[in-house]
Amino acid sequence: MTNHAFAHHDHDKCVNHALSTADQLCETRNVRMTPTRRRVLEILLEEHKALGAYDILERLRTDCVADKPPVVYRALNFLVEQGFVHRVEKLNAYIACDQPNARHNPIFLICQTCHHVSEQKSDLIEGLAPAIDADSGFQVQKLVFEAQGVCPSCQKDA
Amino acid sequence: MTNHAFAHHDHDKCVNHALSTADQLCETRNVRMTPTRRRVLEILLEEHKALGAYDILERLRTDCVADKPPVVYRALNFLVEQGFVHRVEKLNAYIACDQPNARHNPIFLICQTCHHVSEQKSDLIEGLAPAIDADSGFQVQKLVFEAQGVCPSCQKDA
DNA sequence: CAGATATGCGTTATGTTATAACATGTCAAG
DNA sequence: CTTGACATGTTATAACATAACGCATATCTG
Repeated sequence: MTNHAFAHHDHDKCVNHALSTADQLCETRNVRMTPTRRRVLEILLEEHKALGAYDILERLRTDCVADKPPVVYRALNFLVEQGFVHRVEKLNAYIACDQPNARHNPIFLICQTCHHVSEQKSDLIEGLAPAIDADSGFQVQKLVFEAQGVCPSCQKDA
Repeated sequence: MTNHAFAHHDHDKCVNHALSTADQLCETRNVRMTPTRRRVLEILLEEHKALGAYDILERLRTDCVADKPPVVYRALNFLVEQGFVHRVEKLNAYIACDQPNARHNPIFLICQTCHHVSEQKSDLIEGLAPAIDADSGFQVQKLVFEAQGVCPSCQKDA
């Protein structure tokens, strides 16, 4: 498992890098990174946390961009399909992906205190889909793995 | 991992057994198994699949039991707290637990074709919470693990 | 047993998340 | 330069969930 869970980083750089990576991937894949889609991704990258669809909608509103629910849901569906954004099931929320290059099964660590969500990787999980298939014959297409608890920082504060 | 995924079983027996187990556990724990709570559990056991809160509500309605949303949500919250029912996050739905005796982290295999949900156990998962804690310092309180895909039976039909 | 306290229930109203359906616009390929 | 595919804009509504308040019932305690 990687260990960047609750560490700091250069945020501007991270946003711009992720945006241009997404642009490139769209070109490669022959799909369109439209202004609305890009703006939604940018919002998620800037916030760097899990946002509800209606939170995003509100930010679009201040941009004077179209502000009806289907607008944001369509953009989110696209971004999730392309792997640029993940949906956090436990929160009914969306979060920009750390590593949009590689298709992977994310693990989310959701802090109940500060509401931060950290994306983790684990080889253990990547091996699990085949294991389930081998054992029970169930053909896994998508894994959801989310842990709720208290992050290191909030444990200290307590 | 256990292997009863999509097998048959004696359903009446399974319902009655689960209900009386729940009754006993409530007595032991000094909490109340009220008629509404018991009826909701019974509905979930009988259906033996994941039901939305409003599906349950509808069944209560035909019983001439109170039929407002808070009634069913309160019952579900109780049943989930006691471990008699699990919430399936991916589906916003609820399903009766196979093994209400033992507190555990369930894995759900959700078939996209027939919509059956199968509860699995895995030692792998039980060991994961401590592993996450050891690795990243994140203190896990609840794990959500759900796999979407195609069950063996639906693979054959395809 | 009376009164106090805690727990659960019934109901109204509303909040939150998500999609169906259909009309309009845009762009690139033939 | 038009046709077809993809994307957007909008209305309306579906689906999921909870806040808040008053009443009922159970249990505890003196």
